[in-house]
Amino acid sequence: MEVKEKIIGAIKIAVKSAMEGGVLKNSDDLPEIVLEVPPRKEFGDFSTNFAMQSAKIFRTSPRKIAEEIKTRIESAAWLDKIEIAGAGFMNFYLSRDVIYQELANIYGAGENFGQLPAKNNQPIQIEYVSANPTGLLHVGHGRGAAAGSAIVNILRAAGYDVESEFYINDAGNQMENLAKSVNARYLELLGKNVDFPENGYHGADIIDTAKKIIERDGDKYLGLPEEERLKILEDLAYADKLAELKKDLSEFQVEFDSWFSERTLHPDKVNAAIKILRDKGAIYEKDGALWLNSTKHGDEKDRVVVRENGVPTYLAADIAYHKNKFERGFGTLINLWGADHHGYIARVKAAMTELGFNADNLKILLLQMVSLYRGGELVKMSKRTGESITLRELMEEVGTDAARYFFLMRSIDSQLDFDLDLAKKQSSENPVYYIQYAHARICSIFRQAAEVGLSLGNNPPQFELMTTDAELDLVSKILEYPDEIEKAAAEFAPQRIARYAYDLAAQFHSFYRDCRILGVGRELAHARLALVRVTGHTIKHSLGLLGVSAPQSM
RNA sequence: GCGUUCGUGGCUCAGUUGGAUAGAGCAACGGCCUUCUAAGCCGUGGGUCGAGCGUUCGAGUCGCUCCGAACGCACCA
Repeated sequence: MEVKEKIIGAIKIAVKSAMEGGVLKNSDDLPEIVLEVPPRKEFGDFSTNFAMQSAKIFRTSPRKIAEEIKTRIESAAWLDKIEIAGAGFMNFYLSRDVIYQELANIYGAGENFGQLPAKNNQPIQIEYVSANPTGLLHVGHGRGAAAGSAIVNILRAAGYDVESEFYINDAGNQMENLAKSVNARYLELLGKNVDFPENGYHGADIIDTAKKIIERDGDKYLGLPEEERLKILEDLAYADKLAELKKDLSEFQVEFDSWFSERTLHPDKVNAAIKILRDKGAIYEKDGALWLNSTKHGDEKDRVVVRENGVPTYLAADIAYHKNKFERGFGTLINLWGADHHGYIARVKAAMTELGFNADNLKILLLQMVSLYRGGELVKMSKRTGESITLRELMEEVGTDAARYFFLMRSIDSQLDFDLDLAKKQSSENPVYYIQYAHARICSIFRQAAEVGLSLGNNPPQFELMTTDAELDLVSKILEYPDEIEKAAAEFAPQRIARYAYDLAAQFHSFYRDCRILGVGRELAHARLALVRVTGHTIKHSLGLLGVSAPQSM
């Protein structure tokens, strides 16, 4: 926000002038000036602890420093007053005109409010979900999908250049397993007696896949030799599973810019990466296998990259994959992994360091586990399939909006207790309905206004007519939005936006109680209607970052 | 045993590079609909921030120790 820059600029000039005047000791190592919105509104619109932070450098008491800064800027027109409080906080009270001007700017920006200027950063890539194409997505993937897509949206709103990617684990044992499982179901459905593979996938979705194949192609693969049939069924099952993944994700408001197949890394890119590491001495041979010297970079033990039988491990492919990602020119790579993969971080980073990349540019976000509760009881995983409720079932039960909001309302590194009953409730107890209701109410106001011939038209609203707390509190909540996006982006923290949307809705509901829009004077009604419009845009935008819809009516 | 994350009112959780009297929702209790959706609003009660020590002008936030929970510790992915 411009005002913030204005205040920070003024403080800088004041400090400089105080130093030049010999009032403050000269220094070029001053702390950054951070403005925050104070915890209570009696403390003004913005405050800074700069005087406290810099007390040591200036060797002066914080209050004295604050006084010196204050006297040098307090006459500025955009400022109402500055107060020094507590141990040396400086509280800035903006002139109302500035607030009205900010509001007018936001009003002018229309639906673009919330899109921050481009940062012109080196592109960031974020990889998430990356589930095996061997079954349906479950709720754990759902949390990852919600978090990843929200983080992408937030980073883009903050002005970063971001690309999202899904890494398809379509090579290795699990694909053979998929083929064997579908094969068994295929034969079973065609009346053959077969033993189900030992580590096969027991889910009902495997039967569905086999059924689809029979529906389309009949029993034409029955007579083929086992080997050949497995190969064909693997391809068919893979295509089906991948299509299912894409369908579920799309329904869950998740779209990827690119889908990267692990198969494209085998064998050339994997071998090339191994060769480089070998040449650099980071990989050695022991017991017939090839090992990565990851202990050197803090891992607990060295890791096998190529097995005794000559087959590369998952790690080998992952090294080749991350090498490829770095080589594509991304400045930052973000991986969103389930917390159960945390042991993997050290080895991948070790390999990247050995390959000459800066491992700090690979940020791995860990997502904690989800527990579902229904009727106050933990919903247990199925014993036979070892799987929890699928994402598809969850969407059917509670709806996409509620599912996404509930996944996003907690910080990603906090375990999530998902209350299915609460998510289903269509009442104010349910935060997502509470927020959506605020938006629906706003749309309703516009419908009502139109009926009495009131609309925004082209005349600029006279915002200065709004002087009550209910109005000004709502305005200041809206003014916080860009900052909130900035912070949510910097911290990869969608829950900040979830909370912000809730707080904004609450502020609006209070305003709605205190301030009528229809039936007040024409100019005041116009100004309030404009504020309502801005509020509606902001709620819609913040819900949009979360991938939650903003209904016109409820 | 080692590692990662977490431990904040009865429950689920926020808490902005360490800052001003620790905040919400749910649950409990009491009010508010002849006027723009009561799917709402207003109010009350409830917390030694797991325990201890340390760093600091100042610690829920940083460090160490301990206790507790989840997850992980494969030549599986």
